[in-house]
Amino acid sequence: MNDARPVTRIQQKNRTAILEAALDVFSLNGFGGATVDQIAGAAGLSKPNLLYYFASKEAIYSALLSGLLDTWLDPLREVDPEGEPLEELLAYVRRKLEMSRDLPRESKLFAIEIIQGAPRIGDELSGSLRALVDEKAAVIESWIAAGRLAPVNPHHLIFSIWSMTQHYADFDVQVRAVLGAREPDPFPGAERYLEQVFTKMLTPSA
Amino acid sequence: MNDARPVTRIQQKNRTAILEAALDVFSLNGFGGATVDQIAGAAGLSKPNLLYYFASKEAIYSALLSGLLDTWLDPLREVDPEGEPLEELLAYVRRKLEMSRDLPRESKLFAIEIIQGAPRIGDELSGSLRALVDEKAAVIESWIAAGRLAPVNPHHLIFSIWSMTQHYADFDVQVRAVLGAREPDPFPGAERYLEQVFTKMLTPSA
DNA sequence: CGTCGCTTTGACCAACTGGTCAAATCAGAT
DNA sequence: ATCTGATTTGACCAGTTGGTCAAAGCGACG
Repeated sequence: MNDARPVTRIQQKNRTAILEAALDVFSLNGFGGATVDQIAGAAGLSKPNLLYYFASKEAIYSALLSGLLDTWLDPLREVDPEGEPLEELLAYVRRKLEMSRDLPRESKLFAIEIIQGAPRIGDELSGSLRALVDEKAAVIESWIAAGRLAPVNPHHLIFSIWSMTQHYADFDVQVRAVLGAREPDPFPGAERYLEQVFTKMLTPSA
Repeated sequence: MNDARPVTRIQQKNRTAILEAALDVFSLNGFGGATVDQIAGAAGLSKPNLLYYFASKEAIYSALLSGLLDTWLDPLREVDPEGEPLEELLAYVRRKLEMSRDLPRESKLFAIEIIQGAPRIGDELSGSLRALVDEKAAVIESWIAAGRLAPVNPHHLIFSIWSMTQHYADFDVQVRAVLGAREPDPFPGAERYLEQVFTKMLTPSA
């Protein structure tokens, strides 16, 4: 869509270095708070050189977002209608929590974008994201109808998985401030807690 | 702390108008993306006039944050050690969800600040916030020890309440994009879902 | 009415911003 | 070695930004 794929090794290297640096800078400062110079510096390039690879600050930001959206939704795509319902959903929760641990900058980038009204990905939200969620919500409904899962609102269930897992990436400063030295790594505790929540929530009462 | 309390009616009016406008602008654009001119315009003042009331953009932002922190933590303060445990916690969830519905800008402001590393309120997080959370976590532990609540990690329980309720404020664009016309107001459904989650989660098995 | 202090403003500034451009440098193919 | 196109850069620009300042306006009170 936006990229005639890099031809040379140098282009490959510099484009990825720029996107990597931009992820750092944008996730820490938001779009408005970031400057092209910062990104260029973090990528080890001069500003004009950076703008040789991307037409504008906007272009970098868009490339980042749209390049990341797929990765971001992969865990949900992997939920398998043929699998054991509770296992599938717990695995989804685990994958999302791993993403919060391993890709916090990506999580924050999306969070900032959506909080500020998703001006640049609003279409994708009500397009492909919505379609994917609806599809998986239908799977969950069918599991419930078959008595293999406790009855819950599938959309709000998905929202709760997103919010609880991404919380550990987006709000990590707060989480660590509250836990302090007691729990230097919040993720093991988070995993146990989340498994407990969703097991209790979803195990059919029969 | 930062405000010699406004003396005249005009000061009262203009200072609150500025903070109100700043809440709009900052929650929509972040600190870096907001301009003093925008805030002044939204408050119906000229830029120099605004800077007559607040020394700098930073000063407005700080005044906003610290003025809001108390309000933000009130619902947690109200959790009553003497009350019926499940009722208390469900009431807390309900109050937090109401705040997401009624004060979304405040929620977004805090979210943006914390996501970006809480450079200006980090101290309060590991200070008063942490103390309050620890206090209430101890209450929850005592409820659990008395068998009046199912055993859960109280800190992660609190995190999950924060994340799930604030999600409906911070990510409202995404929530509405996903739900579409099916559920034009997400809050009733959210309330039912959250009550279900925490009831199942916290009701002691006995 | 006059005046004194609070309030408001237009004009201004230095720093920074995103972005341009022509010229210089470099890497690889011949 | 030379040529060609890809890459890099310093100098530059116009617009915007946060913030200043001296002067003007205004309201309450004697």
